Amino acid sequence: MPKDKTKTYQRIIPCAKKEFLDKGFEKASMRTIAADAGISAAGLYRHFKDKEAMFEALVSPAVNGLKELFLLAQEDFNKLPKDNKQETVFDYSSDKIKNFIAYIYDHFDDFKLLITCAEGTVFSDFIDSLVEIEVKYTLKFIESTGNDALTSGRATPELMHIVSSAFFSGVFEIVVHDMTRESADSYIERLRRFFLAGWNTILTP
Amino acid sequence: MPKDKTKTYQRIIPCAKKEFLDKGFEKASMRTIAADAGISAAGLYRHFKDKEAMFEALVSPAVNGLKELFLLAQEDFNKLPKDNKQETVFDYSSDKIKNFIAYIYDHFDDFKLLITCAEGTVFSDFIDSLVEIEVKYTLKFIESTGNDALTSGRATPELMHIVSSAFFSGVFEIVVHDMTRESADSYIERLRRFFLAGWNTILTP
Amino acid sequence: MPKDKTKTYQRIIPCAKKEFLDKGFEKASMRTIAADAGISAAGLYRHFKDKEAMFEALVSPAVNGLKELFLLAQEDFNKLPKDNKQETVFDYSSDKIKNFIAYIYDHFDDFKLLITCAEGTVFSDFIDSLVEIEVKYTLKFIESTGNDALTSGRATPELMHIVSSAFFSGVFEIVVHDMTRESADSYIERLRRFFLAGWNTILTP
Amino acid sequence: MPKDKTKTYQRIIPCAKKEFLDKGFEKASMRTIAADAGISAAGLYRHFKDKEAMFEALVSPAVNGLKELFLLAQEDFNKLPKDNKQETVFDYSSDKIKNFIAYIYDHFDDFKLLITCAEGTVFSDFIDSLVEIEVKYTLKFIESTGNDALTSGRATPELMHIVSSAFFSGVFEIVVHDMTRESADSYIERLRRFFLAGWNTILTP
DNA sequence: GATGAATGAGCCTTCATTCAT
DNA sequence: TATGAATGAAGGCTCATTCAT
Repeated sequence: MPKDKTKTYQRIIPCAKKEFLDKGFEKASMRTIAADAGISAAGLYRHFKDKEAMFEALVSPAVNGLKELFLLAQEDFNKLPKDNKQETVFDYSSDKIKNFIAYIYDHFDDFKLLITCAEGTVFSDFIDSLVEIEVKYTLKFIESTGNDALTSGRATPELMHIVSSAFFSGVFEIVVHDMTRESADSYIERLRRFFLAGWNTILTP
Repeated sequence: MPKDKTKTYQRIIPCAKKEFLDKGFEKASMRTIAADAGISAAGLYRHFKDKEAMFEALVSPAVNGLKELFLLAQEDFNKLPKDNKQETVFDYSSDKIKNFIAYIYDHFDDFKLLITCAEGTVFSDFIDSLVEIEVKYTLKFIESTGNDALTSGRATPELMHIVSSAFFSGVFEIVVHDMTRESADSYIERLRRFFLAGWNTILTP
Repeated sequence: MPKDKTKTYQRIIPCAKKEFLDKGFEKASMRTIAADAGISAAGLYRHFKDKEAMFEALVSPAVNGLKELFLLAQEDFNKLPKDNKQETVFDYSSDKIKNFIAYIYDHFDDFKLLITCAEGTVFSDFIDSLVEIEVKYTLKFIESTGNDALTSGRATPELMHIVSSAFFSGVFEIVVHDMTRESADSYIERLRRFFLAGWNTILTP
Repeated sequence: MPKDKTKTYQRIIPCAKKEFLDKGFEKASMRTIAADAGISAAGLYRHFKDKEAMFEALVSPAVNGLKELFLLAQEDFNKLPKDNKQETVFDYSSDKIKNFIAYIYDHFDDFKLLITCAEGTVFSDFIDSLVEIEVKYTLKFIESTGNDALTSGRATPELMHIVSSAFFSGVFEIVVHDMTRESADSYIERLRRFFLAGWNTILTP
């Protein structure tokens, strides 16, 4: 199962992307992909173990890359001395979010696939997996700063989950709606401030 | 195609709900629904033109009801004299949102179906359709108040779309996660404040 | 899933038999059966849950009938007072074996299918299942007569299994080789005497 | 197509045996064999024309060896002066049968393959081919001794076929059931006596 | 000797739907 | 109203085999 080199493999990739994008994972047809790539359906299986593996090949580099980026940033942020945590929570730190968006634009098609066509695959809960990471680190962060949001009941894991989920959904709208990079920068900045203000309603008594 | 009270029809409805909830629209099986309802698969077609029509029968009352409620509220809100618009934007007006949530809980199962099982149907963009309404009215509202958010570039239709989308996604998490009514009230209130604060970053210079 | 009546069903049966007979269970093709029967492949599944169920429909009446006959005969034989058990062991009692053979000829095709084409189905161990019944009852019989074959080591379950297996294989050769009923009667009688003599080498010290 | 001692060839053989033993001829996978042997599927075809040829390479030495042994023994036996044929028929001569069993144990795996995994190959009738040889020589033998079994109708080629078939099935149960050499000796001796007695019911008026 | 690639035929099964009854 | 029967299309996938390199 070669990951590259083959001309055929290179030809399959865009055909697979197209088909998954058109129909979503479940309704995408291996036969159609094969036909588009000019090979037999069986030929596909020389390059990918099965349909899911094919989808994975398309999106997992982007998924892993983004997750790694995200995790590292969270870790870095958490290591800062308390006083340097100028921004309330990580995701709303301007620097970090810019890297995040940049990564998305570097793999735009992959994220389009991931966000809009992954139902039926292990990736269907991608956003949720980001949310979980975020919530985990945010809880840590709140505790470490001694903020009373949790003890006072202003914040609960569930609310944080909802808010985080809303935020990431918001972010990935740039993908859903094919925003240009330029527009995205400006909108994301607004979104950032928006959620920052929101978080302050939670974090400040 | 009788939409009415046939005993059979009444028996089909819950079976269909169950199947769609279990498997989602596309993977739901007409045969299974029929079997559960104690009739033949063909019998289903006396009551519903096709699978999609069946799904529609389940969710469209709730969809229409909520949209109507939403639209009327927006209209009402817009008719207020400028000075009485105490809240920044409709959705974050405490009263209105309470009605909205109440309606959801009055048709909880239907919204569960709509939110989690509609991929592949015309209803898959339900949240988006709410968002569009909201954006339309919010634009009107901003213009009518003379706020400079739009002219200054702090707000654009696209940002508003993103934010609104995030908000409604947040709201419908109560359905996705089967929150109790009680929990929901508290979380929604937090969410409301959260977004209210966010909107203020847009609406105030 | 109607077991009869339908004209189509009646048309499928011989086509299925033919295909299974030609190619054996595993290589038999549902498509071919359907085509022969003049219906679509999908149509088959209206009448049989799956390929295995189809095979079962063909052979299980015969299987059950023969097993029942066999079991009842064994039970009857076992109930006889010791002194009336003139023959050494059941299978070699002339009466019983004749019924057995008669039953086979009454369902000759079914047993042909069963013996020659059942690899890959639950029926692949049909002969073995007869052997097991036989061995069980023969053990009982030997014990009940006080014969010392077992205690002396002249007979062991394993030898009995081998011998019994050889016997039934011998019997079903009439099916494998399409013997006429007439020939079979004579051959089976010889076989019977043959094994009777053999058993005597085991049962008499 | 080198039949010889290539290292690769030597590596393939046990892998092929394993796969055929596990799944039977038809369900065995060339790919799996190749993978086990550490080569590509295509590589197999340097060494064997096709799947069947591969199977043949595994079993035909044993098959030929046993057949040769068997034929020679039959010939030898037939050359004896009438009076020296102390045993009724060949197979039940203690000496010969011991050689036969010894040969089987010297190539146990090969016979396991042959007996339990040959469906779908030309070897599926291996036992039958032994039976045919046996019947041919037994007929010769009976005629040469002037025994009236044939003319009286007590023996016919078909009965002899059945009986012989039953016998060999019995013999090869030692392979099917993985009997130890020790157990086999004792069971085969019993089986021999069993069939000897049986034959006497045919050969003696 | 060996391989990666490719193939074509085939597998069983499921589906929503239609239609005569 | 309801149904049993039937359908065509499609589904993903596996297989032994071939062939250029």
